[in-house]
Amino acid sequence: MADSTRPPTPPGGPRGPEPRYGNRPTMKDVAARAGVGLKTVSRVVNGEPGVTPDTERRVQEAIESLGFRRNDSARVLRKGRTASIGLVLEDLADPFYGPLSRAVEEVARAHGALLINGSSAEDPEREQELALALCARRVDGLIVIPAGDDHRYLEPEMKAGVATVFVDRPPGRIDADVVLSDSFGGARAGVAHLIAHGHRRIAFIGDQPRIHTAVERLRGYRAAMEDAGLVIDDSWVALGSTAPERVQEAVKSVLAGPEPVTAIFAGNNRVTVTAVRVLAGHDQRVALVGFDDIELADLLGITVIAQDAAALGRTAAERLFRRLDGVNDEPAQVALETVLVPRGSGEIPPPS
Amino acid sequence: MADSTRPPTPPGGPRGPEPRYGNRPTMKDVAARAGVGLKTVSRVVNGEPGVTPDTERRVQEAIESLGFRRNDSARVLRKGRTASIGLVLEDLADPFYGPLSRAVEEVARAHGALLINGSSAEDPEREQELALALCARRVDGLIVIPAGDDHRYLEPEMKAGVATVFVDRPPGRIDADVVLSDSFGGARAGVAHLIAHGHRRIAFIGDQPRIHTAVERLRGYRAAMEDAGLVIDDSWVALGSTAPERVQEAVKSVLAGPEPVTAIFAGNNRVTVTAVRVLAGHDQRVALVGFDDIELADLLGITVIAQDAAALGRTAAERLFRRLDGVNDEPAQVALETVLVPRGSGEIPPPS
DNA sequence: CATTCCCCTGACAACGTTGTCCAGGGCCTA
DNA sequence: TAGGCCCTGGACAACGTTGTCAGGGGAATG
Repeated sequence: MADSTRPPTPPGGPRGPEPRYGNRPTMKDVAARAGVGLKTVSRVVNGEPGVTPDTERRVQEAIESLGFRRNDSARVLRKGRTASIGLVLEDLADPFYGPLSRAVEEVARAHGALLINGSSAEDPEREQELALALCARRVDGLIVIPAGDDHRYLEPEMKAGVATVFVDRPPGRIDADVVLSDSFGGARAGVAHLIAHGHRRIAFIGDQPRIHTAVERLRGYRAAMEDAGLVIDDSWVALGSTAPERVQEAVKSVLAGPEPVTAIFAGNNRVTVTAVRVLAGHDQRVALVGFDDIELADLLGITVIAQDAAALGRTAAERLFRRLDGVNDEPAQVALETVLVPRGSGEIPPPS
Repeated sequence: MADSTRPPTPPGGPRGPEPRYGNRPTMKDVAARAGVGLKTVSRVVNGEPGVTPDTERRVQEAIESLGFRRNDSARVLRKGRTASIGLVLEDLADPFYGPLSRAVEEVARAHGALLINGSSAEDPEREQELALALCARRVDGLIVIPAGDDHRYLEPEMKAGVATVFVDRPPGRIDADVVLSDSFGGARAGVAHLIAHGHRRIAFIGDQPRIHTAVERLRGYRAAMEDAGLVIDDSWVALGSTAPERVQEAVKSVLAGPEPVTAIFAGNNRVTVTAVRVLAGHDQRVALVGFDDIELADLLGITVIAQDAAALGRTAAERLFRRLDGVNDEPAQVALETVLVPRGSGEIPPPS
């Protein structure tokens, strides 16, 4: 049946892309089914006033029988807000970041927003890639745990209105909100604790010097030593990857030689864990204080400088939403206190 | 200059919503700046062929000077695919789910997709809310760690083309892919291990009976006991919340009375942690085997049935992407083996 | 009974992108 | 030199939703 009634294929007639969402029903379909207008469906879906109970019921029925679900992509496109925020962190599998992420999620949820998080794996390039991908998705705000030390790439985004807060480490080369733990003060207190228990030769084993917290903690260590008038031997300090093999080597190294250290300050949770393992196989008792608390550390008697990961996340998220709510003061830096938790390993005296 | 040339405000003239994205530049702006057509910009942005190097350079310059970033919402709307998958889990802060989520993320990344994950907090309603919110964002696929036991609410979504895989626990009342650990076999092996070391009175402390893995592990416990011809006293079995206080009470209860148990099987990582804490303060040595491995368990000498959380996540994600790539076989159930890791606590003999 | 007002509903454009098609110009071939 | 082809670039519609506005009908009021 060659019909001349069918429109003769419009001039620049697009056909649309292929896959579609398995042909999901749209508001238009719902409207047709319910015998109402498109906008009425929109009103029902969004709970807007001005719809007769009877009409609403018909629309609801159509929605259910078709299995309709609003397409948020279209909604976002139209409204300009995604009600979602992004979180770029280092590694979700790290027991430090899990609680932090969860805390952010809870705050987001309280504000009706969804959290999208991604792991940078401590790779600056991947951090940037992720952060920009989140911006392309038009997250309303961004929380970043920096892996890199240059965040100018975020400037256009921030100028375009993406609220941004940095956590755990400050941003590089830009001015922005940042929430962090007092790494310097915590490390200083931890090392002072060891000194107070009689130690004079204390090692510091930490993360790569590229990482701000690692540097700050080292600075705290140096300050505490200096406060006590102690001179640091370069061989006591090891900065680098926190991979178990390297840390193991570093611990063994500071314990070797004619004048081994009598105490170790571990720069973060991963270093602490490996250090504990090595020390467990060591014949001499060595004091240890670690930065970051660890599960079961109480049973193992590990003295730590505890920081509150959840509080970091919560504080950052609250700051972010304050900005999203229109508060527009100067970028500020918030430092959260750390707590020294003595459990035994930090109170071991040096061998007499 | 009152100009009559300006269109006299179109009849039903919409003004558009207010906030917008802080007035971000669009492809149209870039095109105007570069003096090219809209589609040419699109071509450059997407690396499509058919653009002169010179034109491309001009467009790139315009993009950079304007700080343009493609709006993925619009792209998604047009293309029908979001290149993102959703993961609904119980709690990101739980050290079991962190690695699982991370493994899923890596697989997604390898497929060029973004992962959006949310915590259900073990609340069925919240699980549904989250899963449906992800569907509204039109994730291409969904990985769910069930909190509830009825997932029929996902049927319309699956029919509409959302690939769905369940992990760690099977879905309720629908047929779908599922990847889980062998809870039954693992628990049975763990309890058999205790029996082999001479125990006859063994307690089981687990999660709520609403949760599939809890039931399976209990079943494994019963099977092992039956295999050995041992009769279980009801007072040895405690199922309920894994909140520390409750577990603490349960442990104390099975250790009290004239005929206390001599060994405990802990149903998951949280139970194990609390049990270890309680046993550390107990005067009698009590054997313990826990389901799930725990960080530092090696140092504490805790015998566990280890399951590989990362492998669970990886397997599920791979299955998901196979479906997204068009493979369309029957829903299947995959069970991953567990491993008994003897470390001391499970080898403690009963008091003679 | 006429008029006013309000409530409910629907038509329409626009959000920013991509797929399709067409136009124009340059180059090669006959 | 003319014809045809290929390559580049642009116009346009459409994805599914929401904001704006106008129209119709019923109730309330004069």
